[in-house]
Amino acid sequence: MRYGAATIHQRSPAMSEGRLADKAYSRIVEIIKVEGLDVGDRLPSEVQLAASFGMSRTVVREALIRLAADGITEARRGAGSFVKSRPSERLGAHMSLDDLSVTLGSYEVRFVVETEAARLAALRRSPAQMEAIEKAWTELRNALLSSGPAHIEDMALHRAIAAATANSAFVSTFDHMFCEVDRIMRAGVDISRSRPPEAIGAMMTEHEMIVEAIRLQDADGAAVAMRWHLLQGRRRLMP
Amino acid sequence: MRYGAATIHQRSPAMSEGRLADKAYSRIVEIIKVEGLDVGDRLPSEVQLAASFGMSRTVVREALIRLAADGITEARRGAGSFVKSRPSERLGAHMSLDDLSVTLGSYEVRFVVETEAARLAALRRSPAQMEAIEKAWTELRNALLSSGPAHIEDMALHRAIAAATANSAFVSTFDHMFCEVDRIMRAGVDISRSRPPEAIGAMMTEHEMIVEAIRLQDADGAAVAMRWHLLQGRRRLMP
DNA sequence: GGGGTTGAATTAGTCAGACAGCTTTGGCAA
DNA sequence: TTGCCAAAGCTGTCTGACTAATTCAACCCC
Repeated sequence: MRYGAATIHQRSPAMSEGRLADKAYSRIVEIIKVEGLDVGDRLPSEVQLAASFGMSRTVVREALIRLAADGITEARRGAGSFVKSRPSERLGAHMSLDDLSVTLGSYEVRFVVETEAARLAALRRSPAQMEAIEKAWTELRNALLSSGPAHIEDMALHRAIAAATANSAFVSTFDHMFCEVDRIMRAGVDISRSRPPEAIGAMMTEHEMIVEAIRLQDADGAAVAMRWHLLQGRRRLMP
Repeated sequence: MRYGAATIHQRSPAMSEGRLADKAYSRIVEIIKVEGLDVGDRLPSEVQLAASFGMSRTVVREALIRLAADGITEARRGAGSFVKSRPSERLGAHMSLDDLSVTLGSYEVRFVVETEAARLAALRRSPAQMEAIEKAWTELRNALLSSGPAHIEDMALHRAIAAATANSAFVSTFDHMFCEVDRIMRAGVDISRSRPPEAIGAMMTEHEMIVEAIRLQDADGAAVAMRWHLLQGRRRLMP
């Protein structure tokens, strides 16, 4: 937008945005949403995007690489970048039906898989595995308290619980389920931003109960706590 | 059924693709595995990797961006790129365990996933889905009666039931689980060969009960029948 | 006029070099 | 030994140029 008369490219003076590529990523997602681009539609070329963003082609390219890795766009050499699947809209409000149904569908599987995983983890967890769970829980708590995005730490805790079943099939299944969901979460708007403060307290309590039950080797308690947590999670997603 | 890196980064499964960055991606994964790099360890710098690969820093950088997007590595400005989670773990391949424990482990997951799938299938199956189940069941019955190998037809029936949940997450999870089992079936001993005649009758009855319950839309009946079937299946595998 | 060919324009992929800003490290001084 | 600072090393970003693939329209032959 800003193309000064001096024609000199201004080096960004510590915009505190961290990384320009993140900004470019968001702005391209924005373009897809605002412009109403559908699957198969073509994005502006890398040079056009770079010009309109006031950034170099390098950062736009990094953003496109990550968008492609997230399955949102697809680059065809000599042709351009194309929309492969639409990024999710704001959670709760305008999330596209596709992504919402995928997420809700995966919750149906998570209910049974993770509830059982929590049960088995309570029965079988080794001291080392318990330590890993405690560590993941501490990190999740810190992330929640700092009001930043926490879904990575959330996932890490659930994964540590799956690992404590001493059954790699649970970890494998867990990773498989989250391959999809994780992409949607990262592609869409940050969840934590639309997370009300009271939900943070609830999430902390829920996780605390799960970890405590596993700590006490209370199988049924862990299963119930996990089931409750997942139920609340789904409700937070779709009231 | 897919294996390997295709689970994470969804590029063409064909090796040695035209794009250099794909090669760089694979070679970095290789480095992590061969070098035995653990979580938190540092990778060689971008310049070093580029030099050792004989590529430009640009392509190495693209590979690292995608590795970061896949959650395998993490780049810290001024410090370097670090391993965030081991590729083999993210890929969900548990090759280290012996076949029996893998199979028994996958049964623990199947118990919960398939029991719930049968429940939901009984509740939601459309006429077309019921027809597909009946068809798969007929083929399984024929295969069992002819005393030939029947595990492919068996899997097809269970998959049709998963599809009848109207939730693609169940089908996806089912396919994922059977990646492992299928490998064992092909590599290990053929189950059908060591199957006594009386087991054939039992398997037919068990499947008949499941299909009948889904036909009658009896959710609890379907769940119980599936659970019983899986219990018997595990006992047949490990008396 | 119709159909196949060609070539120019457009675009992603790759390369090389440079600098800015952050982290780590090692040496020097108190 | 402890504390600090400068230098080295790293990623992030910018620039400009070249390569290879795609697209599309003008063109030529039939």
